[in-house]
Amino acid sequence: MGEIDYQNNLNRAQQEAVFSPDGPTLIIAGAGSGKTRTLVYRVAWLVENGIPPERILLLTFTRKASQEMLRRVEQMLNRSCQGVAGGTFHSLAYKILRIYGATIGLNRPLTVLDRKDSEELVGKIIKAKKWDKEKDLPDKKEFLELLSRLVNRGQTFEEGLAKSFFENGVSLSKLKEVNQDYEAFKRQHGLLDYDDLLSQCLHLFRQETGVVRKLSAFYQYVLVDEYQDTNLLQAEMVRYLTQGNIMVVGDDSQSIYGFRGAHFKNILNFPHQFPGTRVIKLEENFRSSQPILNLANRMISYSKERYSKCLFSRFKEGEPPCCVELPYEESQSQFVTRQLQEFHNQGIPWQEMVVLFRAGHHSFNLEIFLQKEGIPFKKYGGRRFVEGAHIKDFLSYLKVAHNPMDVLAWERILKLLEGLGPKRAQEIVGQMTICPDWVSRLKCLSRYPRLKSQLKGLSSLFQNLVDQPDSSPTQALETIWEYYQNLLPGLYEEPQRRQKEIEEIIRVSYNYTETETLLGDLSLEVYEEPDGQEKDQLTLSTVHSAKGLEWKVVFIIWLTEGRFPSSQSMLDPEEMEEERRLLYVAITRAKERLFLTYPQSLSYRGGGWQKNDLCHFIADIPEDLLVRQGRSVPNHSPLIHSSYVSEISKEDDDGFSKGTKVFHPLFGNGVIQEPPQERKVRVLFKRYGSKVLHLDYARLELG
DNA sequence: TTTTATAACATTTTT
DNA sequence: TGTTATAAAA
Ligand SMILES: Nc1ncnc2c1ncn2[C@@H]1O[C@H](COP(=O)(O)OP(=O)(O)OP(=O)(O)O)[C@@H](O)[C@H]1O
Repeated sequence: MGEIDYQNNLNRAQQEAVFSPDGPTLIIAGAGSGKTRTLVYRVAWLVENGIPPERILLLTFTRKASQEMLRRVEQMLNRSCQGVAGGTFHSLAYKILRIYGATIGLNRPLTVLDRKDSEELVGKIIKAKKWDKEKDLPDKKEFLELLSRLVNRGQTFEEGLAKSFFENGVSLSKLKEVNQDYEAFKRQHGLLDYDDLLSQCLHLFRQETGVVRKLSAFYQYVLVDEYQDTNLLQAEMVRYLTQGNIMVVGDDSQSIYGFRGAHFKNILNFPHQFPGTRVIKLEENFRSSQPILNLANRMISYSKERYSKCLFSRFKEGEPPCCVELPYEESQSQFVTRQLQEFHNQGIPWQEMVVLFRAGHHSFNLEIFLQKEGIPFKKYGGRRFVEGAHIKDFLSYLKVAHNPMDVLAWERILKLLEGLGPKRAQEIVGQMTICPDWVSRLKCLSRYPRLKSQLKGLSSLFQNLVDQPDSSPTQALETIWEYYQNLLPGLYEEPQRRQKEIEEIIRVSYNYTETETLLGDLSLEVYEEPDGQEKDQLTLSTVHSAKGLEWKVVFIIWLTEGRFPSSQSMLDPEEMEEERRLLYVAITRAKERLFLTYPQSLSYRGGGWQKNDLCHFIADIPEDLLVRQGRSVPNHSPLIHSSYVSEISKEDDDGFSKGTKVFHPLFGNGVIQEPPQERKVRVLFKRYGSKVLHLDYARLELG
């Protein structure tokens, strides 16, 4: 077994943490202070001292994070640590509920609803109410957001909602009614949404002390990373899961998941919940240069909250961070692209650089520029490919085969057939749920003569699937694909891309022997969309998805009031504080170089065209901490100039006059039919016919 | 009455 | 880009 060199790889405080005696330990420390590394060494140390890996529970924010940590442990120990139970709270809860759920009435199969599934269900419930559409009920999205916030804080509607909410005309009774139906439907059909995973798991813990005893005795050591982003339910879960050897790690100034009920007070409360907690602070920063930390420290010091620490770097030297104002979004994209290329030419690989932004769609324009320049990139955050309609369709067949009572999946696949809408789908599914077995279900399908040929195809698909009950998930998916591939081209645009994504799902399924596990993981873990075999890639990411990671060079784009911070946070001071912490997280991802950029151009906002203002978190930062560059940057003047010229023509028709050839990334080549009116332009595409596009959303280029 | 085609519109963050 | 409100068609 390889000897681990603790002395040279950890400073004194870290060593103190790694060699902690049994009992509760809290490591609270700033960004880049080596918290994660400490946790990795702690796990290695435990295993080295003879603790069986499977009796260690490592809870992280994503499965990727825990896999990466365990990979490092394995490397250090030169042995496999497959046994360590690693993953997210949600995936752990799902595992526990599948084993013990029956004791609280949750019988298998248990299906996990992802966000889209939940939305669909709530949508159906609201529609079934047939209420006049007054404005006394939030739409399904807002409803679920609200509900999630409440559940994760352990609050009721009355407790959690401010008076003003109801004064705005929202009907409390309707909220409750929808919620009741939602809950009832889920329980009846064995469905669990994300929040249920936590709350039902807790319900189990509270009720079944035997289960708790068993689990907590089994997990000798429990470690939790990013504890500042846990909520009350998760904190309670931790209390049940451990008998006292618990180590949590986090940073109160990096708490960025308030919308999920997380609160940084949680980590500050930890010592109260576990009396006798050893508190260890790490003050030395190993990641960023001092100038970058100076900016981060100053920015967060303007906050109303007083966070617990200040960071000092061991790297004193470094380039100061730079704030670049650019005239238009295009200029911003061009600046970033150009700057990236420059660094790359200096020998910095793409994978050492990242572009960060507040919301997934903020990078659309940049993506076009990168594509044009042939810069390979991978995007994290924003829309996930498993939420695409075609993937949901495809998996619905598997869901039905696995759980014929999955009403939502049934309806989905029936609605794909021509001549079959929501109404009749619901009717057929109603029949289906009373059928006791597949024979009667298939017979039932053949009872609709008007849709005979279509339903016959579907029914023979299920015949095939049910005939081979022992087949692997992959085999089942391949059978389904044979059926679905005939449907796909008629359903959506871009069938080639969608086909690739489906093939990726099939590839993922190779690793699974159980359908239930496959489906669970697909809802609970982030799967990346397929891409070329490019190894060295630039990263584009939302700040949230960049948590815990680091790069040599960091760009943060769209630092304007309304985007970052998001306009939706402006009403609530607490949310605005979270935006500040979010920017703190973004800044502290950088090791050596940091660029903050924003386009000054007009944005459509609040019913009118407005000039962009620089994000107010950094507007007041003095020049010696953050160097300003205007649009007359000498190094890049030719660039700025060219985009400036093309933008000036934007005043009249943006260059999109009638007859102009244009290119759209989705629709390909086309010709302008009608020049822009109110930012909208009609284009005749060669392959897709006539379309009206919005210049601010459509990625239309002069071709 | 139900389904499909079309136009309009809005886009935070994640398990 | 994907959803949703509205109109046309089956
Ligand atoms: N004792 C050390 N000596 C040298 N480098 C270290 C040491 N500890 C950590 N590092 C390095 O510092 C960087 C940041 O460490 P790590 O990711 O563990 O910090 P963190 O506190 O978890 O950060 P964050 O709060 O952003 O998640 C990593 O590159 C890590 O390898």
